[in-house]
Amino acid sequence: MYHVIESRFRQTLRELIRRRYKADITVATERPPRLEMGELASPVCFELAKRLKRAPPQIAQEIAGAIGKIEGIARLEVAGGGYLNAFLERPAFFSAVLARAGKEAVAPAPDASKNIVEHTNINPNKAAHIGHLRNAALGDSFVRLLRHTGRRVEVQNYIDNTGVQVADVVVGFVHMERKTAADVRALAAQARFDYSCWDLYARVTQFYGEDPAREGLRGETLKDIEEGRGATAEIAEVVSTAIVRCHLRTMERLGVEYDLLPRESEILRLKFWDAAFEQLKQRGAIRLATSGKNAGCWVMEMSSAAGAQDPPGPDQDPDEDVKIIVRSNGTVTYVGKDIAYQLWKFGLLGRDFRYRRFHTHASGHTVWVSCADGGESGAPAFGKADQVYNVIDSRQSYLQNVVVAGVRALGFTAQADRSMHFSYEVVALTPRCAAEMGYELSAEDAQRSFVEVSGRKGLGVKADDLLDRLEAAARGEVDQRHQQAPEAEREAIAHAIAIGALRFFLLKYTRSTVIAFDFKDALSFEGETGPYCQYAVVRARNIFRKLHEQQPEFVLDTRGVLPRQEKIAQLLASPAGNDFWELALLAGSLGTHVDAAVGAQEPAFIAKYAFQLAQAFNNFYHKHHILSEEDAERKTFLLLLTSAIERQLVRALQLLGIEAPEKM
RNA sequence: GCGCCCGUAGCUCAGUCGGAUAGAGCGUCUGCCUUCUAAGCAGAGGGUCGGGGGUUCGAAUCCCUCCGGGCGCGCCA
Repeated sequence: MYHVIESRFRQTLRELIRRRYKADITVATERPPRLEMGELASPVCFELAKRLKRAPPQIAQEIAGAIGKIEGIARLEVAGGGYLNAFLERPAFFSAVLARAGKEAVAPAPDASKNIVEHTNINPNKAAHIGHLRNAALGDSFVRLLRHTGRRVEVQNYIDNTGVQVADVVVGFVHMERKTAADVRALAAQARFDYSCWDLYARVTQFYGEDPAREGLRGETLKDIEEGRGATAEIAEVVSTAIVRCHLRTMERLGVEYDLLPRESEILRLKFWDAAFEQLKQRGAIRLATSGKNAGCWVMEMSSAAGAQDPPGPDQDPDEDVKIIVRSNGTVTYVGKDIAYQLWKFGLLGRDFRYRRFHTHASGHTVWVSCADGGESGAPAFGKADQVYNVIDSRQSYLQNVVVAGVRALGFTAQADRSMHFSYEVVALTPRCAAEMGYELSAEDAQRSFVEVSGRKGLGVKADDLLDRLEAAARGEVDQRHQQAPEAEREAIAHAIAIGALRFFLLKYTRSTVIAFDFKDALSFEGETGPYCQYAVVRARNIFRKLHEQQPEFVLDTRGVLPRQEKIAQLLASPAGNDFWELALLAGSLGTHVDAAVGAQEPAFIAKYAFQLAQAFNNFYHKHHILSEEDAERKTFLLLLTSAIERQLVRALQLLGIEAPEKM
């Protein structure tokens, strides 16, 4: 609601300035620091003053006089040496908020642009850990935000089922454990197979460390897997598929769903790389190095591909600033395969996967997986996106740049511009937490503010362990408060709280912040947390539940039968009604925050908003006892306000993937 | 060496296009449960926005420089 008025204000100002002063200015707007200065302001006259060489207040005065009526804005005022401050029509805003609060996302138009969001992407060789949870939480919330704004979105979770990490675990099963394919198949059917692989993976790292010659096993194994040969490939397939199922189950616990699992095995088998290689060669995007250290490799020039102005000088080593795409032995690097995959996402490769059903989420939604031949009918039209977001941690930004440079070098400039690396910093552990996990810290590590998670070393907090701990902690709190509630209900509440705490914790930090994980912070249910926000919703609902118990016939009519418009205007009028007005304003600002979050690709903005709204409501809840309100019109007004806040808060939490329980 | 990110209250972090008096949580201290649930509320205390220079009517925000920290830069992924 607020953003509608804001953009109307901007546009009107811009047009007036263009007409009257023949200047084309992007109009900035902001929230004034205090409510007495209005709800919306623009400092545009300061900018205009420079161009016109006149005093800002004078221009502001002129504009305020000439602008005329703007829908939703009651009046304009000039203040603070040249600001244009707008005062909104409070009752109109309030009724608009009542009418629209909590509305479902707009359904995407059939011709709406299509977005692909790739996230999660966990190597299928071990259990998911806390770092993977950040990736999935960010990706999933961003998907929710995009859908909320009416975009078509396809969620892909790329499975590197033929990579070294899977090969390492296969080495463990074959060469350390001496297992056959049938043995591994039996193990994979057991519970927590991802946990046993987690341990095995760490032991394989030690196994290599004890005798460097053993690393040769990795290469052989990898080759067998890539070429789909014998028991090795079978074991890799069994392991990776079983672990992908574990990952889906883990992510389902926090409400994360996918549309498609594209796998590296199909990228190989369906020769995606060959198609990309042809294009790259034809367009001269890569060249065969004939001399120097890269002799025999196909390389991509990074400086020219990235569109750098200055070509490499004569004194510059031609081997520098290139990226090897095809090794001298003819095998393609990971980046090469990624370029092919990126081209496919945009429908530029000229090839497609086959698809079959892989899993059905609890919601009934089907997850499809790529396959090389056969395939099932009924698959949606995957790929062919207009916009691609790759949710990958910041350590891979160089490689993401190479991929985009490859797309650009093929002449697909528009697609290169629409290839977004949704980058974020990793989750590390505080030294205290690492020690708590049984990890021996070096003196150096103990001094640091955080310690890197390492799957290879087996150092990390496993996602399911964390979820279990959160649910147990939440359950303890629920049991204290609701001894009479049935078991299943208590469990459901504890689950909702655990997810609320976890997802809020992972999403409240902006992407560029390294999260130093600590159980104490993550298990907190107080202060700036998910449960705090959920609790505000529960409080609001309790008012209505109690009201219904007292007066079963009472129906809150949101169409404004009660109270009278004059009464609403009076209750919202400054200064006495400022508290109510401030709440209505905040409740009506969800759209503004969603726009900002999508624009900045920053779900943290929504976490911040949800907390602010919850906090404002808690404050209001404490100050105004609604059910004991004697003035019937005022009571209804307070109920209407509460209802609007509750719906907007539920909506904001839903964008974060957090559900509010009925009780807490 | 080159590239990217970060440095804001004791701690952990917000601060979106440069805008009016720099905010929140935690922790500390003081109050508030006979009330629509205290997973809460109110109050107190806490700042050289890493240092220095510059641009600007205006800088935590932009530019330069220095200091401190993280990450990347492989015929690994």
